[in-house]
Amino acid sequence: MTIKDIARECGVSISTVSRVLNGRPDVREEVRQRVLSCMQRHNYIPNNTARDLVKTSSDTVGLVVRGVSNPFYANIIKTIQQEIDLAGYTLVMQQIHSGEDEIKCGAIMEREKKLRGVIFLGGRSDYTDAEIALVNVPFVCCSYTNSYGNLSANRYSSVSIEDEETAFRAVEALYHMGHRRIAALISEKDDRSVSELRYGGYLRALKTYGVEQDDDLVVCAGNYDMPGAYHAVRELLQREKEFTALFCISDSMAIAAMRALKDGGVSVPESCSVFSIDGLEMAEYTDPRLTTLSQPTELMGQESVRTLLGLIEGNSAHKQVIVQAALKAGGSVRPI
Amino acid sequence: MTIKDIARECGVSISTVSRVLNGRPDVREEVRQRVLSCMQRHNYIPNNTARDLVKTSSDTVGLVVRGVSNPFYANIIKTIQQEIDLAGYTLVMQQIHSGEDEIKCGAIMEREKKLRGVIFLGGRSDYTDAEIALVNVPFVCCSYTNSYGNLSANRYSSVSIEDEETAFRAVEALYHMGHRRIAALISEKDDRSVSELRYGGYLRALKTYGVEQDDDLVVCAGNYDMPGAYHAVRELLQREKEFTALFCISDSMAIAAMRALKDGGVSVPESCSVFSIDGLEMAEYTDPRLTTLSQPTELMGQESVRTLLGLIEGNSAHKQVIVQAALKAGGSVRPI
DNA sequence: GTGAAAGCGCTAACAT
DNA sequence: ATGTTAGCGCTTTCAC
Repeated sequence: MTIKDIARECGVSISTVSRVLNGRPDVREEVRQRVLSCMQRHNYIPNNTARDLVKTSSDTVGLVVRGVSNPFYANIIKTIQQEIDLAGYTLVMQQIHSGEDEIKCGAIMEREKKLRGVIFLGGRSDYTDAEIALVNVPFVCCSYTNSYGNLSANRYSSVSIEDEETAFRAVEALYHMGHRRIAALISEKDDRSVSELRYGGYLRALKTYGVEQDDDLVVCAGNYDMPGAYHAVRELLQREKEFTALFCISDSMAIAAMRALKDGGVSVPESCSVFSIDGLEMAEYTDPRLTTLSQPTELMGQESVRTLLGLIEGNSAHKQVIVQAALKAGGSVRPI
Repeated sequence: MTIKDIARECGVSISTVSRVLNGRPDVREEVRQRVLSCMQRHNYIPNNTARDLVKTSSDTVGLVVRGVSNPFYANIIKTIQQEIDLAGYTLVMQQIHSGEDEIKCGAIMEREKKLRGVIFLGGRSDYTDAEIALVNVPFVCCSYTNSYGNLSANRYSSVSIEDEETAFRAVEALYHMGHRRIAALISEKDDRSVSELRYGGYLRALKTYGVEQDDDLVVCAGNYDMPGAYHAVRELLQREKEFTALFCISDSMAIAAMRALKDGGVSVPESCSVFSIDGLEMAEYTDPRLTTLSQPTELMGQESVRTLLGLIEGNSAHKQVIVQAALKAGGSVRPI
């Protein structure tokens, strides 16, 4: 069933059907009804692929989400969707696997859907100028920024917390509560990503407060998932090094860490405090509740859209928006 | 940058560029290199929209996932992707919000991408014949089946656990452990979905074992999320009715329920056992670990693909595959 | 081996 | 108010 079939059956031209399809006023009511009912009868579905092809512009914004079903993104996505709707634009979302290249995906969508802009949710922090040249419309990086790339500040936009500083604050808080032997659960020391940034904050906090850094208190899970975190912490316990607190680079890793600690006979927070970063919904339901520096997901979604639309509508320049993580106090830490 | 631009710049025809693009052998090597380097230089990205439009067939299968970032789907999606790759097909995934219509989405994709088949992950259980007529290629429902619809068994395929029976088994297990006052946390009693099915199994188990059903022990959260489940259980506690076990229709609700119980001064499993269904990864990290009847996600992904390909390749008929949930024993239940 | 031409389903001038 | 025509970017016969 194509527009042609409908036209033939209704005894009108393709253009007339197209007009009906697009709700144009210049069609006789009688004809409109005839066409409409014919479409209904045949379950006609217009081919967006063809529409996109011929269209030269749109009011569409793309959202490329890296990492399938990451619970941390759920609320950001919801907010972005709402804000885009509110602004009268249309959102098309594309999820890609962690292995895929978000820039390329954005570039493809830009051409195919005639996007006005793109929001990248989760992505690499080391773009080069050559790479982003692929995308010819404004874009903003949400939840990460170009920490390891060589992009100049006036070439891209982003909305994110300061990972290094946030980690610093978490470890600092542990210090102020009397902790001196503070272990760290990270993904990798130099993954050029959030793990490295937050690990950097951990190191700086120790240094700032004159706490001797002990490599035996740092465990690398090698990834960001829960089984990895669990095993890493079990291994940490094997080392039989004393520590009174564990700083985790993410909530999901912290949840697995708490389980590993308990399985290893270490009670939280009595024998070990656990402090992390993110603010996952799930962290409010663990026992004990997780103490975490929570990312303001709603604000991040709003700022991302606001920044992108400012860029699209030409009334603002590139900027890197920094938002503040807020303490969500659970029961996983205690002063000693 | 279009194929035309490349052709002009290389001094060849569009057809030749198209041949290079599609890796055809009938292009002089020298020309191929020239075209290839020209594409590279200009960051040329072929327009899939245009390719799809002209193409009459494909080896593509669609995956429509209902509910953005549902952690339960993560492993199923991964498995489906792998199996489709293995079979030499291509997978295109589309996530839709719970409010959207998956059948329509599948129908659109079918036409635009010339799909050979569709897998629906999560969806309504009440399709009608008229509805599914929209989709003209084979499809299989993964993780749900047509419990409330009027589809005849030879018109659709599905892969799912038996929700009613699984709930029955969970409640039966609690009964055998000595529990008689068994509460239930559900979404709604008649949502024509998984909540109603599992609630039915709960009721049947009580009846089978001659346990008097008490409506005061049933709480409806109204939705499937954690805040809803948490408040529902807090409300249950307010009723001051005695119960020694709580059956939850999903793991995520059970996790919130455990938190609510503890906050209400009820320890799990000492004062109340908690039993649920799903097998979320997170359920292995709670304290206590959740005892649940786990859906075999890997098998479900495999069976979905196997069934779909059987349908596509014409060597098998529609079937409703039933898979068994397996007990994952945590520490959230105890005999009394 | 390469090019010319038709056409995928649709929109958007431009006529009438 | 409606039809005719060109063309979006690409693939695919069919010639040469």
